[in-house]
Amino acid sequence: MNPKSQRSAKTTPTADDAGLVRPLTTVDVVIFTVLEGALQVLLVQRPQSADEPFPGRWALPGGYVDVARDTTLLACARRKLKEKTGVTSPYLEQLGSWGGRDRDPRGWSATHVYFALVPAEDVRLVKGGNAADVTWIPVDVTLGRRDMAFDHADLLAAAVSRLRGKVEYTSLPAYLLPEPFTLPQLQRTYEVILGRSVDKSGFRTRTLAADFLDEVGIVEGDSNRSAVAYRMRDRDAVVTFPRTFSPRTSKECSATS
Amino acid sequence: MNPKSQRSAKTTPTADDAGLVRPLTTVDVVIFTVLEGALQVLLVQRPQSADEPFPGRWALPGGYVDVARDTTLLACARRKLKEKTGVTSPYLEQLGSWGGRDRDPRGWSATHVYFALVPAEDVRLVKGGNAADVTWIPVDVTLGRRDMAFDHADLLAAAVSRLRGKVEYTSLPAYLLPEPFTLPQLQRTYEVILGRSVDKSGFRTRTLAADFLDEVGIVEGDSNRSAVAYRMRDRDAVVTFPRTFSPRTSKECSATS
DNA sequence: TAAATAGTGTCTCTCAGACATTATGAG
DNA sequence: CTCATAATGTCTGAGAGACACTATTTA
Repeated sequence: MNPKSQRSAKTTPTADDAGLVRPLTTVDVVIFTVLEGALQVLLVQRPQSADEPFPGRWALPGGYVDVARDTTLLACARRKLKEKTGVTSPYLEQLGSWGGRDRDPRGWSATHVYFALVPAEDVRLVKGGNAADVTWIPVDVTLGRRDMAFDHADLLAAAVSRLRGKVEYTSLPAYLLPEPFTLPQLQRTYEVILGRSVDKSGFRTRTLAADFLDEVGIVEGDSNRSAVAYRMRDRDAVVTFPRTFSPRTSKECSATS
Repeated sequence: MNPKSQRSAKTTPTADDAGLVRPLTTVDVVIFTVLEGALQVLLVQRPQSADEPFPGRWALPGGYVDVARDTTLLACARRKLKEKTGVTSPYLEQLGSWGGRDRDPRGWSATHVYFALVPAEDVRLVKGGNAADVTWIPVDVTLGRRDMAFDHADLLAAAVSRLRGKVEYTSLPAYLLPEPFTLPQLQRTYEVILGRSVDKSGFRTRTLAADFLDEVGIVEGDSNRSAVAYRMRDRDAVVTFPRTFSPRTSKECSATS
């Protein structure tokens, strides 16, 4: 399908419906994994050419919506994820959208941000079209250095915050492991993301009570003693636990207006 | 400021950056209130003219982003809220974005959806520019009849779902009442939104323990006996309770992929 | 048999849910 | 005095958190 053939009559620039200028529309994807005991995020390096904004800086994978190829925003996010990682059916959730006059030097732009969880083992990194570098970077490192392109440091911070928040009461970390996995492996994934240790007994009780894992045999895990292997019963259903993992101090939380 | 004056050189329609067509960009606002014992949402009637999509149908207030007036998406949402209700500082939170080829007959479009909570007493309904009708409609009514414009029935359903979910463990209903309010009034607001009764003792304990309300005297409420009046200590801080209001059956929850 | 980790059992203390009781103002 | 509702008190069962203990495999 030719991109220029579609409803070209309706896309005049300034005299467009009600005489409005259309903002740029992009999709960015925050792709998480757990690798080497750390929560990591996939970043791409912006091209070095001086015409491009933020040359050489690290950015989230993403780009313009292609109205000829992408039927929906979600499809666009899936396409971009596939292009960079080869992964086709990850956990993929919308984070939100960011838009404004000043976030992109090329003009008023709005980006739709998704976040994905993938097992590191499923990924084969694909170098970008313009020879851009693509790598995993621990989130602790990136959140420290604030030299990312655009407002991507904000987007990443929001994604990490959402992930950490949801991990307290959902089964999300299971999407970061290759199946089958053992309960100790899953527990370690929780601990890596939350940055604190979790009681083993309570973890097992809650996880098994939630009844979203199927036993698939015994596997000689990362230790001396072998462990029971599990697989998610339904990869399309995220489990929400009735309570949080550790109530602790968290009481207030900012927001709004 | 003239809308057509800004960066017109960068807005060529089809040969735009990388030769891509820009999608339409809109913002829609789901404005909730509690009125006459029911959760209600503000809807506007689409103009009757046959050139407009969905003539005469009910829609969420919203419209195109105006790159000349709106510096951010949030500012755009605030503007649209103000235009319809006169309210300037409500609770306002982003719900997400919906975009795709087929959701608007005028072309590939993406909408950024916000939801707002306002006390009914603060609102003076403002008729739209093209004489469109503006009214409160109970959400139970609108969720039943599925004849809304665009995909707005989906957006509304998502907003209601998000609101009901968050009400279980946050102080959001306080934003629906005019200040000062009494605890029984606040409890009734929770009950209206959740559609079930809440234990009075537990409600008071939790609410006061969260320590986000300031006493501001005694008021002769809606009943025989007068009650203590409260005001939110900080309207910019949403309080998250450590636990949900009634654990009940909710265990699983769909999502993803 | 020693070391390491998988997996289970037990105790306690907090707290939500339910329900009963008291307090206060209107008519 | 009666009624309606605000506000507080009491009891109980479920469950999280902490920690001790048992089980199983490798070396």
